[in-house]
Formats: sequence, structure tokens, C-alpha cells
Amino acid sequence: MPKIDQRQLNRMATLFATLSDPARLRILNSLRGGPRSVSEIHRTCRLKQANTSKHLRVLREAGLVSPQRAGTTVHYTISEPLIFGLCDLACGGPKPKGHS
Amino acid sequence: MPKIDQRQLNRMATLFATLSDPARLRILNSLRGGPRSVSEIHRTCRLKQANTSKHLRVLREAGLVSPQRAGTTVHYTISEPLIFGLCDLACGGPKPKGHS
DNA sequence: TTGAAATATTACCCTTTGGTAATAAAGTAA
DNA sequence: TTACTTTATTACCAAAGGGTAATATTTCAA
Repeated sequence: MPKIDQRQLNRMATLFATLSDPARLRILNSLRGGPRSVSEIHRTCRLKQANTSKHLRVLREAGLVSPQRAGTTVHYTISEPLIFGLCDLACGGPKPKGHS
Repeated sequence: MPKIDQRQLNRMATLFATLSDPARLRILNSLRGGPRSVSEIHRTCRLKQANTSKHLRVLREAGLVSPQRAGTTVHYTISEPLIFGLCDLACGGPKPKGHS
């Protein structure tokens, strides 16, 4: 049982919170094939443009994706390979129990 | 790029949301050494009793822990070994970027 | 400069969620 | 039964979070 301090727990909680939204998971999934522009993401993921931008900001501030400008368009890339492992693991996760 | 349907994404998001709270991560961490009663948890993790019960309910309904009664006390156990891998991976996670 | 396209931000509403105190429920012993 | 212990639930408040429309910003081209 490793000792884990509070700061580390908070960082873990923040990371999980960043991944706790279906829209953001869709975005990350769409980035698995490589960099995508914001408009590509917003069309592919069926999200409004403003919403896409907000989610991308959350992912960016969590350090999971990084932007790269090319003219007026911004391409986002997954900058934290850890994400792949986390999502693949979570894919095999449990089915929630209903109220008993 | 594997195809992931919406239901699977929702399940993943729910799992991550369950792990997105420091108190719940403390509880899970305290369960790594084996089953613990509610009162042990609430003392160890420095949580109010009601709060402990509520968090345990979230973890239970997510299928991550399971209760076992012994008299008036209830011992909780991690019932989803997947958690270990997820938390260990997340431990090596990124440091969030501040506002730029 | 003006105009157009892409992205970001703001303001607002609404829902969800965590913490707490008080109360209820469940189990056991006498 | 009553008394006691342990756990669960409820009601309430405050804070946080997601969705959206409107607006602002950025960048480049003409």
C-alpha cells in the first residue's frame, strides 16, 4: 500500500474529472488518429463550436492536448500518451449497479 | 482507431466521474490493504460519517466496492481490481497547466 | 484598411454534486 | 421489549459544471 499524499490525490482526481465527460472522451477518441482542427472536431463529434472550444480548453489546461496554430485554424493533438492506457483500461470497466 | 459507441463512452465517463473525487480516492486507497469497516474508513480518511456513507454508496453503485455485513458493522472491499491499474496509471499523470 | 473564416470567451440558465446536521434504519445484547 | 452501536438516508445549502447564444478575438487575404 504505497503512501499517497493529498496533492497527488488531488492531481489524480482532477485528471479523472477531466475524463468524466462523454463529449471530452469523444474528442479524445477523435484525436487518436492524429491532430484535428477545432472545426473538424466540432463537426465529427456533433458539438456546437462554443462547446467544443470549452471542452478543448479543459483538456488543454489538464495537459492532455496541445494546440498548434496554422493560419486561422488550430490543430489539437493528444500530448499525454497516458490517456490511451487509461481509456483502454476503462473500456473494460464495470457495469454500474442500479438502485437495489 | 477502434469504434466506440455512445453507451460505452457513457460508461467510461461514469467510471471516471466516480474516481474524480479526492475523498473517494482516499477511501479506495485505504481499501487497498483489505476490507475496512465504515467507521474505520471514516476515521482513517477524516471524513464525517454521513459523508463517508454517501461516498461509499457512489463507489458501490459504480460497482467498485462491495459491502459485507458482520453484525452492525459493514466491511467494504474493492470488487473491481481494474481500479488498481487505473489509479497506478493516473499516478504518473500530467501536471495541470495554469492559466496562460 | 475592410471583410471573411476560425477559434475563443462571456453571460446566462439549469442541473448536478459535495458537505453537513439531523434523523432513520438495522443489528445485537440484556 | 429497551438500550446501544453502526450504518444509511434525508433535507438543505453552496459551489461547480455543461450547454447555448451572442460577442470578441485572431489571422489572413484582397
